[in-house]
Amino acid sequence: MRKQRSDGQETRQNLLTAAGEIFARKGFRDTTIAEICKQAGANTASVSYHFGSKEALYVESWRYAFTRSLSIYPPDGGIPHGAPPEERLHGRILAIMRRIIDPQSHDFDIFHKEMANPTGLLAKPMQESVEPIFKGLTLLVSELLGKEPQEPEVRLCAMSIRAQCFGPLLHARRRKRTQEPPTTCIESLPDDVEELADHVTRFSLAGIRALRPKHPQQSNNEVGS
Amino acid sequence: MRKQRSDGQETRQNLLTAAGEIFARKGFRDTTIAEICKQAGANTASVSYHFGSKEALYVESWRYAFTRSLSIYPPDGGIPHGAPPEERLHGRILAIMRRIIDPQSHDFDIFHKEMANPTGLLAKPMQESVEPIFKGLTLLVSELLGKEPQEPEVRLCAMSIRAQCFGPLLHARRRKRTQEPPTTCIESLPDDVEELADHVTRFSLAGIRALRPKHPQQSNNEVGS
DNA sequence: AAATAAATCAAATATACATTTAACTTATCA
DNA sequence: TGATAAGTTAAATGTATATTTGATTTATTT
Repeated sequence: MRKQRSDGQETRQNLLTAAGEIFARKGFRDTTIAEICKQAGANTASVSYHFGSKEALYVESWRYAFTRSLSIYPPDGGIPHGAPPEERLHGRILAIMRRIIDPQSHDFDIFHKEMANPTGLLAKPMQESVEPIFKGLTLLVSELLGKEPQEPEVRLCAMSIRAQCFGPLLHARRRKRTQEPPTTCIESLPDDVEELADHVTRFSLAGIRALRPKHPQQSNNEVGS
Repeated sequence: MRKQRSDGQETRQNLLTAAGEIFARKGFRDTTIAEICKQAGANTASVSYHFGSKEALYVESWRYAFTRSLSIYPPDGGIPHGAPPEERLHGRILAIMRRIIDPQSHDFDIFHKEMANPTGLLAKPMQESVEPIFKGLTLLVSELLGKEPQEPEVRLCAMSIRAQCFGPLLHARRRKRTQEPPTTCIESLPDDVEELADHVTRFSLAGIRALRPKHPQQSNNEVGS
């Protein structure tokens, strides 16, 4: 077997990164192979050659973007396993937000578009990738709440937290992209992710504590595993 | 000026309702005029005749769907102005959720797709329609929190509430459409909107109380306006 | 009943775009 | 050096679909 020409892998890479960015900005249907190839400095036929089709490129570019993003921002936020759960919650929230807000990361834009307007092409890979991250959050909430992970309260609280992470930041991303001024009250939120994460953590911890069984007053830290 | 033929307004109507449903399901780019016209029992040329273009039909069908939806589910949830703010919050949350979950209402699907993948066609009308609703929620939060509406804490809490309303229900809608079973932990949430609304209200009231200035313990109702 | 304008229709037109083709280039190995 | 295969290219092909056209139908008015 002959050694591959190095150029081949290079255009493949260029196509993947260009595709990730443009698919994230315009969605599957609105991006043309021509635009991707132009940005990647490649011929339009190269997509068919390297990936087989626009659809296959879509899937591959998402995998590529997601893997990269996850390696930069690990889901637990780098907080050690033994730290108090409040701190670990803050770490997870911050990790999600950083991942969404990073202008170099495109996987969340694609995720969002796929949620709103599914092509069906990413259903399985997204499921497999996102599920364990959400499961980690659910387990943490279960710990904070003092209930089993299957209990409806746990799932509801986990949902509340996830929703607060996604909602505001997708707006922020869009605003950054389109350069529109924050005229509306919807968009006027802090540019600083830390501030947002602090708020969501505090807000959610209060919400969780209000749903804790029995012991109404307990110290803020030190919730048994 | 002659009186219009009654049939004309009828196909116009049929086009509007068919368009609302299909645009909501497939998004602007993926729906074809042919499909809308087939469902409306009209000729493909009728869109151009009655609305001028696919784009104009898109805008009109959203306006139509939104107006209808708002008249069925008023933003304040029908709770009297004088009721305690906790109750009014619950009413607003329930109204948003009912509006999203109603299978006859398509404006929220279009809203969501437009957020994820803006055509730009709905920016102004959506802004004008949604802004006052959100402002109402912000004022209510300001009252509950005992701070001015401009304060960052008020906006953050209002965001937290909005996000909790949107997040889970868009999933629910999609699930209902595609008939997929709730295999993942993301989707396994109560089918009952009331339950969801109760949770979000309780969770959020706790979050708000935790951010109240001074007076740590105050009765649940009776927060001065 | 004839005239007029609104409304509908089947078919034609035009455009955008994914994919294919077949020729061409370049690197590797005998 | 020349054969082979990977990689690249401009142009061709085919399909999907928004919009237009010109003919036709229908209701209203005089």
